[in-house]
Formats: sequence, C-alpha cells, structure tokens
Amino acid sequence: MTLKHEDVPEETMERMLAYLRELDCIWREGKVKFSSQTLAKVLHTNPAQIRKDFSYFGEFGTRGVGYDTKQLIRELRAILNLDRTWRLALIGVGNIGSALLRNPELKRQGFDIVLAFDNSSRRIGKKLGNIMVEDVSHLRDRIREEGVQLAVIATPVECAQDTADALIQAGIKGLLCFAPCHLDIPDEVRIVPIDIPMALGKLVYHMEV
Amino acid sequence: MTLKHEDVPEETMERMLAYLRELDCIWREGKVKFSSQTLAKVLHTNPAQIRKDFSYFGEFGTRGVGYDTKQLIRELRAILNLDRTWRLALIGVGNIGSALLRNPELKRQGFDIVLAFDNSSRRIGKKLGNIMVEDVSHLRDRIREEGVQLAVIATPVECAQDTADALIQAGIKGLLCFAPCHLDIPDEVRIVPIDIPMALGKLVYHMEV
DNA sequence: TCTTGTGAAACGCTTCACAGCA
DNA sequence: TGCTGTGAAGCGTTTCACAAGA
Repeated sequence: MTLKHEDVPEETMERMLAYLRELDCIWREGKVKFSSQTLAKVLHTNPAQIRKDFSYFGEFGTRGVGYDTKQLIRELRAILNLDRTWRLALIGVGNIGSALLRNPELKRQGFDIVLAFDNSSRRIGKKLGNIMVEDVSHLRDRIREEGVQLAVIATPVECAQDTADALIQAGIKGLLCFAPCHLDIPDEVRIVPIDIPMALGKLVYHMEV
Repeated sequence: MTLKHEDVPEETMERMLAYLRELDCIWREGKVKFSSQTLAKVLHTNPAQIRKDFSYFGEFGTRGVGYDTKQLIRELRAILNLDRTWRLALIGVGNIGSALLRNPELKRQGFDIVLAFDNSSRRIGKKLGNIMVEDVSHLRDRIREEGVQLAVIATPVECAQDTADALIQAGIKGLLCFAPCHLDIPDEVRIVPIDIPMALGKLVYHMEV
C-alpha cells in the first residue's frame, strides 16, 4: 500500500536520502543486487527499519532474493524528487556562499545555482564560475523572472531575517539557511537549517571535559 | 532531580542548543527575564516542551516569575560544554575548508581551528588567517603534539574514509564531516555529519513538482 | 494570579516476529 | 530455504493537566 508525503515520518524520508546515497556507492562498486540485511550492515542499522521505510512508498523487492540496485536508485530518486534539476538562488557570496558556487558536486547532484546576490559593491558585478553576482535589491524581480523556487541564505546573521522576508515576498518555497539563527517563516515555506556552530555543539556535548 | 548525559534524549540536547542560541538574542535585546511561554512563542514550540527539557538538568526557574536570562545562558553553556574553548583540526583546505578557516564566528563561539591539513602541494605551506596549512602526512604526529580532540573533515568524498581512519589513529574523539558519504567509525568516536546535498534533498522532498 | 516542575496519558517511531512468496 | 512486507508489540518522546510555590 502506497501512502503519500504527509503520512511518511520525516525520519523515514531522511533515511531514504541516506539509502540513496549509499546505493549510489554500492552501484559504483558493481553490486547489482542487495538485501535489507547487507545495506543495514553497511549503515549500522536494522534491516527491518529499511524494509519498513521502503514499505511507505511501495513494494520494491523480491522475496527470497532482495532488491535490484539500479531499480531502487531510480525509485528512490523519483520518490525524493531528485529525478530532475532544481534551480537555486544564492544570497550572500561571502566565504560559504562562494564555496557553494565553486562546488561542482551540487550541480552533479541536480542543484544548479542560477542566481547569486550580495549587498556589497565589492562583490556585485563580479563573475564567480559562470554566475554574475547581482545586487540584492534586484532579488525579487530576478527571482520571479527566473522562476526559481529554492534559495540558499548564506548571509551574516544580521541580514538573514530580512533576506528570508524578501525571498518569501519573491515567491520562494524552500530555504536552505546557513545563518546560525532562528528565522520566522510562514508555515507554507520549508526551511532546512545548516548551523555549523550548533553542529559543533552537538559534538562537544558528548565529549569528556 | 538532575540526570546525566546518557539519560537525556538527543532531541532535548539539540533543542537546548537552540534555546541557548535564542537566549543570546533575547539577552542582546535587553530582556533580563523570560518565561517558557515567551521563548516558546518565538521558537514556535510548546512551553511544556521547554520546561521538560530544562527539567532533565535541574530547576532553573522561579514559579510565578520565569527564568533569569543571563543565569540560564550560563547554565546552558555549562550543561552543553560550551563554557570553554575547543581546539579543532581541519582536514581539507578546499572551498569549504577555507571558508571555515576564514569564518570568525567559529572562534567567537569557542571553536578554534589550530591545525589545518591538505594533501595538495598547491596548498601546503600557505598561510590562511594565522594558520599554516600542513601536509596531511604529518596529521597523526601534529594532532598528538597539539592534543587536539576534535576534527573537521572537509575533504572530497574519495579521501573522507581514509582521513577519518587517520584521525581516529591520532586519537581524535569527535568528527564534524562535510563529505557527503557514510563513514565507518568506531562507537566511541562521535560523528556529526553536515551533508549539503542531503539537506537540499530534505528541502525538495516537500516541494510540489 | 501567574508560571514552574512533573507524573501520567497520548502519540509516533522502531523493532519484532512471522506469513507470504520466489 | 531465504528474504520481503507488515500487523502488532515495545519503547521513547511529546503533550497534557495540575499541584506547588512565588
């Protein structure tokens, strides 16, 4: 029985991304079949968990045999909306922003930064890769012109909320935010935070002092 | 009743980090008191959740009144081991690695990158900020010399597992990993992954296609 | 009256155990 | 025999509701 998005635990979706990432590896290693057992061993998890996760979306395996690697990769890509290219806007071309622009991995994974903005005249007009950095004051019009749905906030904390507000005005539906602060966002907009100091916080909590 | 680390849900610890981050804001805004109600409103969460989270570590409030902002900041810093400076090693001084080295926010938050390594002669010997990039082949000795406990893996995926193995050999106890792949790590070593393509995956899963 | 701290209920995710099939 | 798919049990987290106390 196949359910849809709202019925799937967020945890399941996150593990599906991890399964896909690992299956890409397994495929590159030439393994055309796998079982929940073998995948679980690699990822240090429980085979029942993997089967249960898959079962939210359908039946992909063959009893007594296992799963077809390539087929599962295709299925997972489709389930996770990763079977297309997503166009992104980037706001803030400082350290992290320019690292993202220079990162070829993103494009390879289907995430294409097609717009970049900054508020500093030092950076506006410069070309990074094949993207021209534009003035953040043109953000709204340019995002609408290009029909971009997703944006990456890589500004300092001080500008992050204003940037988010402007992006939402521009019709953005999903945000990846590197600014280490809470943002106030309407329910219909999705935000995924990447907070590096907080990640280090998770680490040191478990350290012997 | 105060319990310790192993009895505290991971979710609680992660929220404690978010509370601390927000309390720093609240303090800068000049608010010397807060209630679970007011903090919950800002973070779009449940006041009972906040009180329950706090209760894992002690009693910090005054009934009928609320909490003292500055005192709570101090308590949370101590609980989360954020009341000291942590020294880090960085491996991989590419786009993301050099962005981290140039990021003054980390030092301000108590995370000090004191060693940087790379395997490219183009980068070895260069100075970034006030850190000299060293040859990754000296990793083990230098980490032991400096007594560093934490490391940041910012290498390409291809080197990530080897790097992790070397770091563990060197006695590293915690890893922040930017390489978008699963790493095989002994139980006693903590790893916190920051996987940017996966974060974008979480975002697009919820998008209307 | 107001807000904390907390047992207990409610809820949701994980794991188990086994029927169903190749 | 071997592995999947899944209902049900187990378990941990969240939320509720209220006693305690300023």
